Amino acid sequence: MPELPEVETVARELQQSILNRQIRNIEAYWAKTYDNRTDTDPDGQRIHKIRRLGKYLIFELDKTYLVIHLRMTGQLIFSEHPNHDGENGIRALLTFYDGSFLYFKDMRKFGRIYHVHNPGEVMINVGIDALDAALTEEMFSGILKKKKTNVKSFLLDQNYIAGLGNIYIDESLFRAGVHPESVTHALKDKEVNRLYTSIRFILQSAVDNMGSTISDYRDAYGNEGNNQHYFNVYGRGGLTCNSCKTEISKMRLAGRGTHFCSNCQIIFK
DNA sequence: CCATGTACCTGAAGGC
DNA sequence: TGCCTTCAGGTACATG
Repeated sequence: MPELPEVETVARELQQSILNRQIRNIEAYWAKTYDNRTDTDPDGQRIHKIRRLGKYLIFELDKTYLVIHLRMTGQLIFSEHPNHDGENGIRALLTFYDGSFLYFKDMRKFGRIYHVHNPGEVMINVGIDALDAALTEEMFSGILKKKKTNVKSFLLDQNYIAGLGNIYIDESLFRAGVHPESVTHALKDKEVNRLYTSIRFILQSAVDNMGSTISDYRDAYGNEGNNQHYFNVYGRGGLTCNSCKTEISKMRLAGRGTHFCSNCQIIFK
């Protein structure tokens, strides 16, 4: 599911719902889901702050941290009272002393909740967040032009710019008019500028629309996002381009289904 | 350094 | 109706 806009939506909602609640315990129903890298559980600690970096959520506790990655199908659902009876795919349950719950549902079991002394233990080489105000166009250009790879792979690599995934990369490249196979260091300043502003626009719009629900994504209250109604290329292979009526292409690039308009998006090599 | 493949998992969808 | 293959919002790791 979740790329930056979905994780940001969940982070904002949890900021409202679970801040300052005290953890009673955490139970894992799928052992790999909860990876405790300390010698104690977080029982008794309060959640002081919730942050997001890229696609990671970070809960700051009294002494330690919970670092959460939803991967493909992870959902973090808050409820004042247990109401998950009979629901499939619940892998972990965080219970608070006041009786409320946060449960982690994850059909494909790729998601992780890490309990660590320091987030850096599990967040290795995560680059600057794609919506960080400190990421200026100049910085973006500098990072991009050092690389010599196709721009899709570059944007997928969380070590450089963190938060973009398959959907929003395809949408950003379409908006920028840049072909996904373009080579990073071959992009001119004009295209770098268009890509930079497109990424910001696409991500911010998706945040405003509470993220995109293709199948699994739900926010912290179990609701679907609204942004999936505004895609121009993702999931539209074989349909006509909203801008020029050319048939949208779909190819495999960097191991991912990649959607683009061969007429609107120019290749730079 | 870069590209590609595999592994981790489950379920939905399409072809025959 | 089955069975088989492919695909899916991600990432780590291995191999040329």
